[in-house]
Amino acid sequence: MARKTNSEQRRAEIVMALLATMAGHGYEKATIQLIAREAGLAPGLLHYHFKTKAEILLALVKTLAAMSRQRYLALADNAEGATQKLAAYIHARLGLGEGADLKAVAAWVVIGAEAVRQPEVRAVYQDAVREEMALLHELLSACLAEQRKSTAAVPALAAAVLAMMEGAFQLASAAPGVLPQGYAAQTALALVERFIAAEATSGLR
Amino acid sequence: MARKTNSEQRRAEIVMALLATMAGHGYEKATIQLIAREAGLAPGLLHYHFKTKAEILLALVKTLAAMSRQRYLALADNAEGATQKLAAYIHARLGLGEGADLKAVAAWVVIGAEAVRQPEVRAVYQDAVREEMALLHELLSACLAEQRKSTAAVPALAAAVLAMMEGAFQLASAAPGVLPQGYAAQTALALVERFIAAEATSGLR
Amino acid sequence: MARKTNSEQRRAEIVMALLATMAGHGYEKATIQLIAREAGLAPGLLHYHFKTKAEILLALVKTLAAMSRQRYLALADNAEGATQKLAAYIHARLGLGEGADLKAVAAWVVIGAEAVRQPEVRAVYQDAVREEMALLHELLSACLAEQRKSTAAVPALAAAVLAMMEGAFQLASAAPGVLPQGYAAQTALALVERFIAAEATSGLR
Amino acid sequence: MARKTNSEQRRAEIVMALLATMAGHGYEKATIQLIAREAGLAPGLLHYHFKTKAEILLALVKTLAAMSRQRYLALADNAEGATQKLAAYIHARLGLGEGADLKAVAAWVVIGAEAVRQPEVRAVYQDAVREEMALLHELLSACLAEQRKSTAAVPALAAAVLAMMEGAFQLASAAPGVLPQGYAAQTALALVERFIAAEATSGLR
DNA sequence: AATGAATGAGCATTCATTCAT
DNA sequence: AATGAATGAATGCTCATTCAT
Repeated sequence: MARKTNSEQRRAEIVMALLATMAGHGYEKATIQLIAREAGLAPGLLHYHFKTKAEILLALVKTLAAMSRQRYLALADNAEGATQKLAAYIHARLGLGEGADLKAVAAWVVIGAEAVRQPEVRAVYQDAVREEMALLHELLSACLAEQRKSTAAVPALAAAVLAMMEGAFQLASAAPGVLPQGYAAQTALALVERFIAAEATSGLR
Repeated sequence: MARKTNSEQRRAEIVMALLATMAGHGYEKATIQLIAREAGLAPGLLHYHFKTKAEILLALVKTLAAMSRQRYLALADNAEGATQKLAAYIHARLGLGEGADLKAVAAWVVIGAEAVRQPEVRAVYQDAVREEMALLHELLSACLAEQRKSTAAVPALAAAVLAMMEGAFQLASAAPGVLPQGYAAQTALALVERFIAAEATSGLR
Repeated sequence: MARKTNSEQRRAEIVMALLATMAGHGYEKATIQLIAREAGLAPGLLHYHFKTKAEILLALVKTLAAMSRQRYLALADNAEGATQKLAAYIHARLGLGEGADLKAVAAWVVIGAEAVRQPEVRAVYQDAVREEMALLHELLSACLAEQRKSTAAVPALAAAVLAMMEGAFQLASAAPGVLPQGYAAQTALALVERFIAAEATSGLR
Repeated sequence: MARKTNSEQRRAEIVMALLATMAGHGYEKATIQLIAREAGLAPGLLHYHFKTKAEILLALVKTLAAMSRQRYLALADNAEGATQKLAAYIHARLGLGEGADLKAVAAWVVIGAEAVRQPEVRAVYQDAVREEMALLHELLSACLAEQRKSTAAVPALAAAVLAMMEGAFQLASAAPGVLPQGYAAQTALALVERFIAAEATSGLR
């Protein structure tokens, strides 16, 4: 049997090394040398598996989006009903704290800033945002429908929840310790629940 | 005999040129050459007025914080009562759209990412966050007190509102057009108002 | 698979290129570009093998000290008796004239001036001076002991001889042709011999 | 009466400021800004009084040579006989220790290194060396003549003494504390005296 | 004479990318 | 696949010199 290539494995290692390096150094200062050291690989090897540094970044954005998705799916499995599913989602996103996550969150913040200037990063970042919006849309619509409320406010509400999440990542990374611990998930949930509770009942009959 | 100093004027020009450049290029790619061109100055002059590029960035963070403060104060003047003051605050922060502001918002997002890795930037960024938190704390406490509600949730609520604001900046800069237009201020206000309305009345009698 | 490292070889080449460049341009004007051209290497490569230019200078100081040591050892091999050993030492240091040596001497003078202001250079320069002093101390003590003379004057005498050597380097580099040719080794030896001859006999019996 | 220009005074201040700055920073790092600050003058003023920085250096070399000359003349006044005059000379050069002198000595060492690469500095440095040699020649010849000794060795002896002086400056500046304190003047004198004592009597009758 | 802002060439250093092995 | 040396363009920063006031 032919020797299996380990390219996929290597690519994943490199992407995770960028994640770790970027969390502490930002994107520009995450040099190929630094990433290679983090990954325990020779610098030249990175360009064997990826044509450019930017390509590694794009792969990382997709990986982070996928990781985020996985986390929700894992928690959503045990959730029943629309409200519980929404809670699972918010906890998946905002119930942070574990080691690897802190780095992922910091990297995500850095990616957000790169998206401001790099069209290619912006494109995949926006894909991730759209996907998130679609998911939130679905979850919130289900919640409102469950309570026979109007779904008119869903787009704005979804946007507000997404903003709260992104902002929480930003503040957790750049101003750690300034905000109260563990406020995020609970408060976000409370805000949404009270908003929904106060929403007018649906015109449908 | 001597020569009148124009340093303050020049420093301000340079800081605004960094703002404009950073909004489109990020911090690292906002080179001294680019900033100088934007300001219409010789590159060397930037280092005559600022020791390092990082120093210009710190000055910018302080300038943006001051600009933000001013904007709230201008709007708050016409506001009466705690609820109107809170609305004025949220509109000052999230009622964006005008030209200069878009750049300031993008620059702020980039600064947030730099704060992740540069301790000195982080320090001034955190000062700005703390100041914002204190202001929000005061505004929310007044709102709740006005309606004789418990103020126990104020810290978490303030953090959530701040996160929503930072996240809105992020999304507006990195994913323009993906989110509904003008959702931010109104939705944020609605979320807070409904949250407060549903809050338990204060134990005080 | 891997690639054989040639770092040691390259580092040595770079150090010798600094030596040659510094002899004619001084340290500050010995730019990385100039050194690279002298070595026939790309400028960037110098920073691949040395972190900073100052680091190349430190390596050069150590190299020159080692070269000096070697030269004495080669000459001392044929010397018999303390007096001949001392003569071998002084000739090793002051019997200059050959091509490579002129450059080494000029570089050493430049290094001496850099030691005035760069603490790290000063440290290694002082190490070299101490080593030289220890060697001179030993040689002079042996000479005096051989002739049953007091060794009380050895420290001052060693210092004077060392100063004469350093000064001869200085004058040979900065005022070539002003001083008589080939005076140095012979006169230094004569001064020391007559000093010893006139020294009081040791109190030991 | 017309207002007297203070140019000469200013020029002297600037030269002394270069002396002080160079002692601690070397020549290249003694920037116009730094020298101006040391002198308490505006940077632009330096180029009003001197066309280039190199011109200040040349003036300094001449000033130091003149200072050195003055010091000998002051001490020589009280000296009687050739031997005492020689002792006065050596003490004038090597009897260091006072504050201003340490800086002058360090600056002289730096100048010696600059003379290696700057032809114009080398020229005035060599003038100073020649003048010193002539003086030493005269003093040593007188000493030998006084004792009816051959003066054949004078050139080599003068060169050796000059080298010892320059080397003592170098070592005092770049390796302070490594050599015994106050060895220089005494040992130099002793070496010369014993050399002369052992010299053959003059063929003259 | 004096000031201090302005200029621009030159420097050490960084770094993505390439390439011979 | 893998290594690590090599390249060279780009960057922040320095600094002698100039100049308007």
